[in-house]
Amino acid sequence: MTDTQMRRAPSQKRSRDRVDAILANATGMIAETGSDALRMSELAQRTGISIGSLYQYFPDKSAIVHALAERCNEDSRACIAEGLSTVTSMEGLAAAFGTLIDTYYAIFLAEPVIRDIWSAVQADGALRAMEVEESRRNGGLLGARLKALRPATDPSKIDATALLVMHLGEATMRLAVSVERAEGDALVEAYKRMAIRELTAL
Amino acid sequence: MTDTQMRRAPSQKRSRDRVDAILANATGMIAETGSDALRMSELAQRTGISIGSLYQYFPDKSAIVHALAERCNEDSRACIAEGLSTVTSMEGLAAAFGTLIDTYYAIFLAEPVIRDIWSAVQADGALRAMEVEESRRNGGLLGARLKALRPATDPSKIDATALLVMHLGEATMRLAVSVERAEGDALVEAYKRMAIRELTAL
DNA sequence: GCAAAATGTGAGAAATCCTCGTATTTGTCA
DNA sequence: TGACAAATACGAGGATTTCTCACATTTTGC
Repeated sequence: MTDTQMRRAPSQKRSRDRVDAILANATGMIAETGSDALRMSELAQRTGISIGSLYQYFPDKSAIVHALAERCNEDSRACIAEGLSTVTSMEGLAAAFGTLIDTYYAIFLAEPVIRDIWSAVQADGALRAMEVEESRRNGGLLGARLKALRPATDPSKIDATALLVMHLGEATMRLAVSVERAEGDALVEAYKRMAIRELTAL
Repeated sequence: MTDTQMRRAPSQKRSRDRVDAILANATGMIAETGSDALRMSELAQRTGISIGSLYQYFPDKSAIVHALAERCNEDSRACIAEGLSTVTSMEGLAAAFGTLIDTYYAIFLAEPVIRDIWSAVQADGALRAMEVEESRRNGGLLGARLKALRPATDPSKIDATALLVMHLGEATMRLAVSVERAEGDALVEAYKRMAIRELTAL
């Protein structure tokens, strides 16, 4: 939730509460009716503010979707950073990575709205680059660990692999929650095998 | 280009030509200004027909995007089917798969509009399922080969792996063409390694 | 050559995003 | 406290875009 996407930095407490309420209601609407059905007028109405006020906090619809996605990203980044923080060996990294994916998958299953928020991001031309940016950040976290564990390996190869593995992790999650549960579980397992094999082969 | 997405099956030659012209112009517009800028009125104007005629051939904007994506899918399916058709061993499959990815990547690089068409698909709530359907079809092609080569392996495991590998192949392509060329090349190479290792391990 | 079917047309209805001029609330200072 | 300024709230309506529909034109079958 950077400043740039806020039209006006909320200085009063009421303002901050309103921003939170707006985002909470936006999340609720997306969860209920899908990202395509997010209407600015309805969002204002639900939040109990006027359409004009809504646009004082967010310059446009993109900014709201961006804020929602950024929240998800912050959570996942924290989760990844924490999961990898104690790793000191390649075996440890493999185990931590597996746990990480399981945790991430559990979150996706528990909060399907996350996938809908990502749909909203992809539906918005101005936000599509977010996905790559996020993969890059997550890949950076993984790549840093890998470089420490494999100082002899070409760093650019590590970067490419880390980026790819994290990006495909996201793709796997979205596919897995789009199919029936048992199949999704199998897909996640297959991804874990594949990714860990690739990482340990570095 | 199934019947269902056409409002009216074109029975006269002129109609068929018009449908082709509409799709060609839609492709051109997406290539020039991106999928978000595809305007029905401009598409009609470019094609030299009225907005009403446009809607006689396609029930809505989704149908046009669907038709464009379906064309891409047909091409890639044919490419995959042909690439895998002569495979008789696991080594042969690995080689064919590598070639397939290289070919696919070359096509993506040569015709960036393909990625923009996929953006249009993802921007359209009614079409998002296309991506999974396409991965499923492509996974089916790969899975069939794998089952023939690995009769002893659990077929459901093969299905999951094949679906995942093809889905992640699509994801890799889109990521690769979103970054600078050298990095994209490295990502595709990493994906090929990873996928082939997974397939041969089955 | 004529009637019926198919196709073509574009004004405008409907939906939606967002702006902007005005009204209200809050903060500040004599 | 009262009064002025700054911040915040409001919502009618401008602008854009998708898609419909009643009517005009062209093609086909006989």
